[in-house]
Amino acid sequence: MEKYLSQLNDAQLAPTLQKEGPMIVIAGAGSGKTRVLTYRIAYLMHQGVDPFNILSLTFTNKAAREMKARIAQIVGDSEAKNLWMGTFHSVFAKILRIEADRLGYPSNFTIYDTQDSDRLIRDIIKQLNLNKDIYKYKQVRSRISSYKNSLITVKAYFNNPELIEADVAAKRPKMGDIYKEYVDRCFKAGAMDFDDLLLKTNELLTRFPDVLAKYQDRFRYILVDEYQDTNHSQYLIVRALSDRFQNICVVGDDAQSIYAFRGANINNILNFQRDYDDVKMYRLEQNYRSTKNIVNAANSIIDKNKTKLEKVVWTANDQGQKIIVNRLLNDGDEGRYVASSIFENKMNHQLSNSDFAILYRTNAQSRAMEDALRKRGIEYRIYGGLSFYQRKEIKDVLSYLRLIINPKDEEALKRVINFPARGIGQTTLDRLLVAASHYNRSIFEVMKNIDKVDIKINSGTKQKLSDFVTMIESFQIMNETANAFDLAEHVVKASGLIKEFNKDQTPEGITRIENIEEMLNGMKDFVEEQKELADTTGSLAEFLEDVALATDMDNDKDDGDKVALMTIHLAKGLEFPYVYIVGMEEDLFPSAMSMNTRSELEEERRLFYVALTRAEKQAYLTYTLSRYRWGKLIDAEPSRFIEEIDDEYLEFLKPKEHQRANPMLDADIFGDVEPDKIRFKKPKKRTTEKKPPKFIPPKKLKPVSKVGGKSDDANLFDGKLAKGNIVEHMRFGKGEVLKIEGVGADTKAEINFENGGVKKLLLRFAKLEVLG
DNA sequence: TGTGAAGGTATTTTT
DNA sequence: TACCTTCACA
Repeated sequence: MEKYLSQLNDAQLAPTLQKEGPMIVIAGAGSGKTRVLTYRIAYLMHQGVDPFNILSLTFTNKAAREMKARIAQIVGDSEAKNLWMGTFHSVFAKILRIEADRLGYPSNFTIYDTQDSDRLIRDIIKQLNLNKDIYKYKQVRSRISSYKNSLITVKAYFNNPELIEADVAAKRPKMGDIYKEYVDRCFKAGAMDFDDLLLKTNELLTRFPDVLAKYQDRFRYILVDEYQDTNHSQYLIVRALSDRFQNICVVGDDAQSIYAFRGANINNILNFQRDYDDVKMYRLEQNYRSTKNIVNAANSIIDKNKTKLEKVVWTANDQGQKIIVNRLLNDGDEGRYVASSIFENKMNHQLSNSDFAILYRTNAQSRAMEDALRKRGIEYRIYGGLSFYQRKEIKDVLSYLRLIINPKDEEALKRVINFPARGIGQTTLDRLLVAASHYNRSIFEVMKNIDKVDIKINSGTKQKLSDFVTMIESFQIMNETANAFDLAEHVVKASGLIKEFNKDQTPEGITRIENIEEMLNGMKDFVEEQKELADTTGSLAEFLEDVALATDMDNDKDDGDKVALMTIHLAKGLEFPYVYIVGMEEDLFPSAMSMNTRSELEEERRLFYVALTRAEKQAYLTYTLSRYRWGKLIDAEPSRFIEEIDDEYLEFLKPKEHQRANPMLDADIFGDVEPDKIRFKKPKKRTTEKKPPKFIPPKKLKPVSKVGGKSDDANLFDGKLAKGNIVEHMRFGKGEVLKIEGVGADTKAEINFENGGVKKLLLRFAKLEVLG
């Protein structure tokens, strides 16, 4: 043990060695928090704490697995195996299955994913005869999700006039009805959505003191990673469980809170000290990951945020290279630049593909990157996006499997009852739904008793329904003896799925078959793996649980040396020597959807902070002049976040002349990246004062005539702005142009602003509106 | 009830 | 662009 502890610095050692009591570790990016968590758990066990009494909540199941493996190295396999470790959702799903009957749920309840929820919500909106343009299912879903994450049950909703009024004011008076129907239907289907896993856990712990006591006693030591991303529901679970022993250790970084959109509450970390007595607070501020340039640049960004805990991240690492900023013509151009830059870097520095990551704000941006990498013959792997288990063919197979475990599962049933087509159409399904609602039974139960119920379905169709029931029941019988793989293999054949997909011999159709095969292989691996573990059996139910709660990071097969492509959200917690952050444009990053309030904008800024701090040696920022969005080429302008980094950490690549001339000549920009030749030094540092002026949230984000950013003139402001012009700046207000200096991309204007005084602004970034 | 074509609409991030 | 719903017709 000493050997391991000696790897820690003093700041890391203190929290590692504190065995008891509430504690919070504020860990800056790259400061070794995972190491602290890992060693702390190992140390607890070393001190005689039973691993059964330790609960460690992580952000992904992969993180849990890796941490467990590391702990196993220190304290031994057999001990580490008994730790409770995983995401909130997966840990509490396990507990809910054990305690399900308390809540009136079957222990084999289905977990609905977002797709399932959406389909159900759309169904309900239709069924209630509501206008689907007013009740957009995505909005309804997110509304319901936020009720649940705030522990507002249907009952609580109807008891709360404020909530009802808010929805009425939002022109959605029927929200409560939809919510109620949604909850009822989920319950009847024996299904929980993601939010239910937390909500029902809270219900369980509140309503049943003996259950609470049992788990309090069990989880005597609780650790929570990424505490800044917990929502209210998760917060309450942690509070309840830790209440008795108060051995609670939370780790996080408020600067990296990026999940407010799904209910994460940054106050959980900001207020932790108020929630427990005698909280010990530790700070990890030394960054071991990145160069000075990157750390300092990141600090200069996060400084712009108002809501934060004070902390100074620093590093003893080398100064490193400046962050390279490059402007490209369009997204294709951007992809080619990134691909060729990666190629050059690999050649010049003997690097492998896995040293590189390309990060973007939205999944849609991956395409241009993929195309370019493929053309250059660089292997890559995309994380996230439409995940494997969300694909149509996979969901079809899974739906059959889900139905075997839980025949009440309505969404699964609706999906496969007529796929492959077996003559059970919409009309029949509608009648079944009505009957199910009338008898207050599941559709499957109605089908099973089709001869006894009063329903207008002709005998031919009745036969088809009972054939379907018989098929599912035969699968259920097989499930009692067969393992998950054998059963699934049988199901895809017997259901006719394989035959159906085989009809389609287009490349897409062939891919579908391959995907199904891949899934079956995955199940085989799963069964083999589970055989080796004592407490599991490799059953179908366990497989489905794994699949339902897999995070995008979990499906990580280490399959060789590849460049990583992912959204910034997914990149949290990872690090790469070389990081390209692409699409640094207004309306994309920060996203147009996130500029309405100050707090949303601050979250975008934290997201940028996260992105930048993934880089160890070198970071690149790229933006384009125009980009394809919703099928059209639209103009773009550089992100305000570029402007927010202190210039001393940036190096702008010289715009290439031929880019302006003709995009068609630009098909090949290889060889652009000879750093010494191309980069140029900025003549001067920014002369404006250090403190940025107060930020006023912009009301209207799109001034009518903006100078700059228009793609027809790659040289941006040149010639458009002259001494004496009156301009308006989003933050500084109106001002008069005093002087223009510099040329090309480096052109600056000295402007005397009404509020803010004289500023020198880089015209390529400043968002100015010319008034006269 | 099933199929295919046409048209409409959405793109923020995810357990 | 790409998916998904809707509509028309067999």
